[in-house]
Amino acid sequence: MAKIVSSKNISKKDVIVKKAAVLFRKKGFAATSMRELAETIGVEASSLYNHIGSKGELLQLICFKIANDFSIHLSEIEKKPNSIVQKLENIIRFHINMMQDHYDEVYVANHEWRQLEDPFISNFLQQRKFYETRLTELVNQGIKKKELRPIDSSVVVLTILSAVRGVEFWYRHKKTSDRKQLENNMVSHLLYGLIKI
Amino acid sequence: MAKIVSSKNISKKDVIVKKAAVLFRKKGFAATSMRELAETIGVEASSLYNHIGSKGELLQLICFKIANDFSIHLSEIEKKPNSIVQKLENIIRFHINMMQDHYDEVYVANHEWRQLEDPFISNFLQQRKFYETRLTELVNQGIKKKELRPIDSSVVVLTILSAVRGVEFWYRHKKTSDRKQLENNMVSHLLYGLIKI
DNA sequence: CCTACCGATCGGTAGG
DNA sequence: CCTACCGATCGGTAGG
Repeated sequence: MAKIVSSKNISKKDVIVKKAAVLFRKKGFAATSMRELAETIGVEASSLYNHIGSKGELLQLICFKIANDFSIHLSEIEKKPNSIVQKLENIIRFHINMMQDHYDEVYVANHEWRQLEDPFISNFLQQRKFYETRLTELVNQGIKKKELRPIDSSVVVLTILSAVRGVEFWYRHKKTSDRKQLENNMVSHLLYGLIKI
Repeated sequence: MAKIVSSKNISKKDVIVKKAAVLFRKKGFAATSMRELAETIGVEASSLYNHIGSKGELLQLICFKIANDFSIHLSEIEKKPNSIVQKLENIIRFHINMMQDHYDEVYVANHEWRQLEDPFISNFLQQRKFYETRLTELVNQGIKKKELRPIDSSVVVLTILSAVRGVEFWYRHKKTSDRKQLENNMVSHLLYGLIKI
């Protein structure tokens, strides 16, 4: 028997989770049926349960994978010796790129986390809250070091995180436009503002 | 017979729509059952249908009321003789205030419009697209008049509309903080930026 | 406004 | 991986 050699080590479960992310984004978690998901994969609904435990597990896998990716990136940024402005710019660019490269998964984590079940939803909110707290601390440092204008740091974090989420609307009607241009313009607006002085 | 005199002219249908907005925000449209909605009102599910035609009609009423409010406000702004910066500031403040004063309805219009049915969803997207186009035109005027920095106007509109949507997160963990403070700080960030110069 | 009920669809299981 | 099927729940209607 030849050894199985595969450059892409993608399990059936990975395929199911990926297809679930696409459907959950398009229709929402509650409005997506397991029969629908099974059909896009080409099996009967009951067969899905050989690979996953429940519909809810699919949502958990998607939401916590994304939350973890953001947390790891922030940890790396925090260690660097860069200025606060450089760190914030790096974080903004990471959010925009995550949105572009993992559109379905980030969208689902942003919109469908409320459908998580009881221990998971509070865990998810706790992780998000912790992430926001670390960002707020970065902004406070920047204000203290006179790098940033003295705007309420909670509002700054809210504005930045909300703005980068908006990238999800971009490809809906501007498929042709350059993704790097979107990134650079949004960074410019969020850091330097809109008004000419 | 005495004439019925009522200072609040609120019909049963209005009550149903309002309670539906609260539930649709909390749980999502698809995950909210008509039995649940009926229970919060204190009737049986079947009784709802004496006042409304269908579950989908509730979502339509919520989404199009909000879309209409924003459209009317923008029309008023466009007529004024103010500077572009003043107009944009006014629009940003209106969005923030709508989010604060009609939290459930704006949230539902922002998140659950995808659950609208066929003629309504395209109508809704058309109205939103038109609204964004008018905003983009305002920004282009501002750039031409040298009031604004030359950032891609589509990105500016995307950043602003996304940022103000973030107000929905505010009251989740900052119930005590002053709403006017949130408004002023976000306006300051979006217009003048974050970096100290 | 209620009781009673409809067909459809749901997530998930048994058994092979 | 399938067939066959379960109980639960859904949006909505009939009739009073």
